[in-house]
Amino acid sequence: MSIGTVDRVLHNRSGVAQATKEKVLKVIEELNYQPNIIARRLVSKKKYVFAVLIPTPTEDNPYWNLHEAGIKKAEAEILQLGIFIERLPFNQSDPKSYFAQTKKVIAGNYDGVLLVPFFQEKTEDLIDHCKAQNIPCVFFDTNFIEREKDVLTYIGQDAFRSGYFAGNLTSYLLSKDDTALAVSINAVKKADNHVNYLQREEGFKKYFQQDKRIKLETFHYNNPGKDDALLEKKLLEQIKGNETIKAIFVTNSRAYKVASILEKNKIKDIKILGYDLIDPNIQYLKKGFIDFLISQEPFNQGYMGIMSLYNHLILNQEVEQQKLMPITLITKENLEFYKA
Amino acid sequence: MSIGTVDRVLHNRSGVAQATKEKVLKVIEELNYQPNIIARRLVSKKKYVFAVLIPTPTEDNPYWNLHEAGIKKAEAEILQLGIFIERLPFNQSDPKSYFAQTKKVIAGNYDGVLLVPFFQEKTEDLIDHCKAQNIPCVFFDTNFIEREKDVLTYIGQDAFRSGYFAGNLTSYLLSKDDTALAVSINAVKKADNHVNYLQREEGFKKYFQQDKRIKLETFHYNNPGKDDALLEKKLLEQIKGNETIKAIFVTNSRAYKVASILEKNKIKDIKILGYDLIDPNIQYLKKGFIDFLISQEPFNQGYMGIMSLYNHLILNQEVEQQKLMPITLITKENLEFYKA
DNA sequence: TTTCCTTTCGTGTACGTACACAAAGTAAAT
DNA sequence: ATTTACTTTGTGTACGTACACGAAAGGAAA
Repeated sequence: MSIGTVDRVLHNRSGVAQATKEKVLKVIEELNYQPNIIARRLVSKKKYVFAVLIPTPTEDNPYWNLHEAGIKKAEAEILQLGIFIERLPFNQSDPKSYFAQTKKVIAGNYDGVLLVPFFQEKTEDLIDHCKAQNIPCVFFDTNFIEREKDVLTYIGQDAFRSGYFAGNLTSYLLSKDDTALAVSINAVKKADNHVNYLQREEGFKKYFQQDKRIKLETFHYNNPGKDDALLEKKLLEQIKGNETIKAIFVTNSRAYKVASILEKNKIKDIKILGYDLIDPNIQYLKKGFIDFLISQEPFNQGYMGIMSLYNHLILNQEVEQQKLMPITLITKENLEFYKA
Repeated sequence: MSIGTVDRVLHNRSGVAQATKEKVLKVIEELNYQPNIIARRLVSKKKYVFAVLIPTPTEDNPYWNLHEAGIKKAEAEILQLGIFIERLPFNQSDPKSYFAQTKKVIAGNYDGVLLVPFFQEKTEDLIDHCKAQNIPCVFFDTNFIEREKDVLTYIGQDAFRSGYFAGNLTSYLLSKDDTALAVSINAVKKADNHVNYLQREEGFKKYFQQDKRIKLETFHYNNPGKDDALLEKKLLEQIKGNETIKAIFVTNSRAYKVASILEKNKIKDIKILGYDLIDPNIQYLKKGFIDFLISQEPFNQGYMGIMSLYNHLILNQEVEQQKLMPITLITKENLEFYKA
C-alpha cells in the first residue's frame, strides 16, 4: 500500500480495487486517522473568495461598522489560508443598490456569500443561484425566514424573544397601571425590510399580554427624509397625552433620537430601552437618559459569519442551522466591558 | 541569495555577512514578507504542553465544568498544531492539593501555564518559577492583583465593577427606603481565596454609598461543612428582623441556596440576584425564585485562556495584560441563548 | 506467445519553512 | 603556492498532503 493509493481512498477517487479500498478504510478506521488541515491548506493552491453584502455604515446608522470589525478579525485569521473577502456594500435605504450587488454576486465566481437579506424580494434570485451552484450562503443580523432552510445558517438574534426580554425587563421598572410605549422609527417609507423591528415589537407586546399589570401603547414613525422636528412633535403629543407612560422601548438603534427629545424637553421620569451600542446611544446611556441597551453582538456576528463559511468549506465541519446570538443587556455600569 | 541565507536572516542566526543581511532585510521590508504560520507549524516538530490548574468541579460547585468546556474547544482547535494540554485539577477546599499541583508544574517541563490563583500564598513559588524560566502564565477567573504584572494576562471579570453593576440593577428593583441584603456564603473557613466575593460585595456597597435611597445590610456565613440548616436559621433571622429587605444579592454561585430557603419558607416578595449559570441556579431562575444571574462567561474564559498562551507562544502576537470579561445579565427570558 | 488496452498501484514533485550539512569564499600562516 | 582555519553561502531533506504521471498487473484479442 502506497501513499498514492491511500490518498485515492481518502478522496474517494477511482482507480482502486475494491479489496484494497476496504483494507485501507479499515486501517484508517483503526488508527482513527485525522487529515492534517495544515498540510492540506499548504499544498492546495485553491483560493477561496467570499462575498460580503453589508450596508454601508452611515452617519445616521453607524451600526454596520461593528460588524465590519468582526469580519476584519476573521479575515486576518484566515487570510493566510488562502481565503479572501470581497466586500459589496450597499445603501440601506436604496433597494436598487442592493439589487445591483446581488447581481454582481450572481455574475461573479464566489465560493461563499455572507449577507444581510435586507430587501427580501430582491434576495430570491441570489439564494436560487447559490442553491443551484451549491455555494454556501449565510444570513446575518436579519433573518429571511421563508428561505432560511435554503442557506447554510442564520446568525443573529431571535428578534421576537429579544422584544419579549425587553418586556420582562420593562416590567421590573414599572409599577401597576403604568404604561410602556413601544416606539418604532424607520428611515424608509416601506418597512418590509425591517423584519427585526416588527418582531421585536411583537415580542414586547406578547409579554404584556401575559403581564396585565402594565398597559401598552405603540408609536410608529416612518420617514425617508430626516425630519426630526416632526418626530418630536408627534412623540411629545403622545407622551403628554398619557401621564402614565413611564418607559419607552425603541425597537431599533434610534433610541438616541427619543433620548434627545426627552432631554430637550426636560422629561426625566421616563426610562428608555433601546438597541445597539452605536455612539449616540452610548453617549445618552452615559448621561443617564437611556437606561438599557440591548446588544446584538454585531462584532461576533461578523466574525462568526465568516467563520461559518470557513468551517463549512475548508474544515468540512457541520454548521448549525441557526446560531442565535445572546440577548445582552448593557447599562452604564457594564458598558465598558463590551467592545462592540 | 539562497533560501538558506534568507532563513538565517529571518531567524537572526549567525553566519551572515553584514552586507548580505542588510540586503535581505531590505527585500523583506519591500515585499512585506509575512511568514507562513501553516508551513512553520508543519515543519516544526516542537510540541508545546500547557498545564491547566483548575478546581475539580464538585456537586457543591459544578461551576468549573463550564471553563472546562471552553478549554476543550481551544484544545480541539490547536491540537493539530502540536499543542497539548495537561490538566492538574485540585480540590478547591484543600490548599494542600493546590500546593501539590503547583509543585508538579514547577518540577515539570511545561511551555505555558493557565491557572486559577485560588490560594494566593501557595501561588508565589509558581509565579517565580514561571518568571525565571520565561514561561507564560495566565490567571483566569480570579485575579491575584499583587502579581498581576508578572503574568502574561488576567482573564476574568472586574469583580468590584461587577458588584457595582449589581447594585445599580438592584436599585431599579427597589423603592425608596427598601433594604438590599448582600449575602456571602463560603464553603471554607478561611476566605482569603475568595477575593472575588469580597470585591463584589465592596462594589455593591459602593453603589449604595452614592445612591442613598436604599439601605444596605450584609450577611456572612462561612462553613467548611455543609450545615445548610444553620444557614437557613441565621438567614431567616436576619430577613425577619427587617421587613424592608426586598432584594438579596448573593456574591457567588450559591444563590440557589438562598432561593431554596425562600421557597421553603414561602417568602415571595424578595428578589434574588446571584452569579453563574450552574444548574441549580438555572432551575431557580426558571421557577422565578431567582430574578437575575450574572454570568462570567466561563466558557469564553477557558477558551481565551488557552488561546492567549497560543497567541503569545506560537503566533508571537501581543497579548493584552487584562482581558476583562463582560458582565452579562441573565434572566429567564434570555437564558436559552447563553450556552455557558 | 505477442500485442494492446484497462485497471490498479507506486513514485516524484510541490507547497513554505527549518535546519543540518556541504560547498565556496577569504585571509592568515606555513 | 599550499595548507589551515574560519566565515559565508548554497543545497538537500523533511513535515503531511494532493495530484500528475508512469509503472506494473491483469485480461482479452490477435
